[in-house]
Amino acid sequence: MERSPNPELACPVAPVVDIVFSRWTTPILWALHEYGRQRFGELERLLPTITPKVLTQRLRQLERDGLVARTYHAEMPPRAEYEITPLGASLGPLFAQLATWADTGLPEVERARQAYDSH
Amino acid sequence: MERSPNPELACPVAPVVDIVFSRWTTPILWALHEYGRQRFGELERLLPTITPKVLTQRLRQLERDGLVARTYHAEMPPRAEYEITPLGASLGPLFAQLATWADTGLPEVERARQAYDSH
DNA sequence: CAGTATCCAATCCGATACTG
DNA sequence: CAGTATCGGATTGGATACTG
Repeated sequence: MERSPNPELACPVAPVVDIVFSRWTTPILWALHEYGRQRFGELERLLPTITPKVLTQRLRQLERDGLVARTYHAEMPPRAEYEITPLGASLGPLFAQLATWADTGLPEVERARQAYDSH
Repeated sequence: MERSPNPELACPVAPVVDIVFSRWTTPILWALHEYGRQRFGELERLLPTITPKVLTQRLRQLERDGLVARTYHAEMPPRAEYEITPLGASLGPLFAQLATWADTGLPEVERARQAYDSH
């Protein structure tokens, strides 16, 4: 059994992190999963602190990675709709387990931080 | 049933992401989980591209969050050892599921990217 | 050995203004 | 409406050198 010299590459989690857990991606995926197909402006309202520039960047990345699908209607005014793809939806159980861990894990992290900071 | 106006905050995944999936944290946790307790220099060798400054930063953060434990021996030369805590180890099943998703998900992402880039 | 200190480059990100 | 263009500040991260 040979050991890889580089767990950064060997770590099977690392490549997924870049795709799924970069900034803003989980709130966007969550919003599309919870509330269904949304227009650009609706997403802006659902994520009040994101700017249109960053929202566009993240949506393009998610679209390129196949997690979100964009449909554009060249009407006047124009209409763009975003929805989660089957591949994106396949992350559902993962997110659910993450939320489950958060129930007990986050309070423990909070306690650890307070213990650490008081020294 | 009231809807939260801000999925960034409502998204139960978001708070965990900051703790567990910030840069370098998963390779570090993975290394400690796979190879057990490691000294600072051993971790440096396992993660060849990380610099000591950044490794220290991430280890301090993980220690503060209670995911990693540090034991320091003031010998000459000094010795510092890092190991995963029970809380850190409780992420194991999550990482496993993440790795499972990667098996089928990453190739699909790759195909989606090639399709996207060819337009 | 196990870090710190310092400097610098790249990136990100928000604010703002503008367009088809 | 659904973005794009531009600018500037802040954060991050690598390279390098140094210390108890």
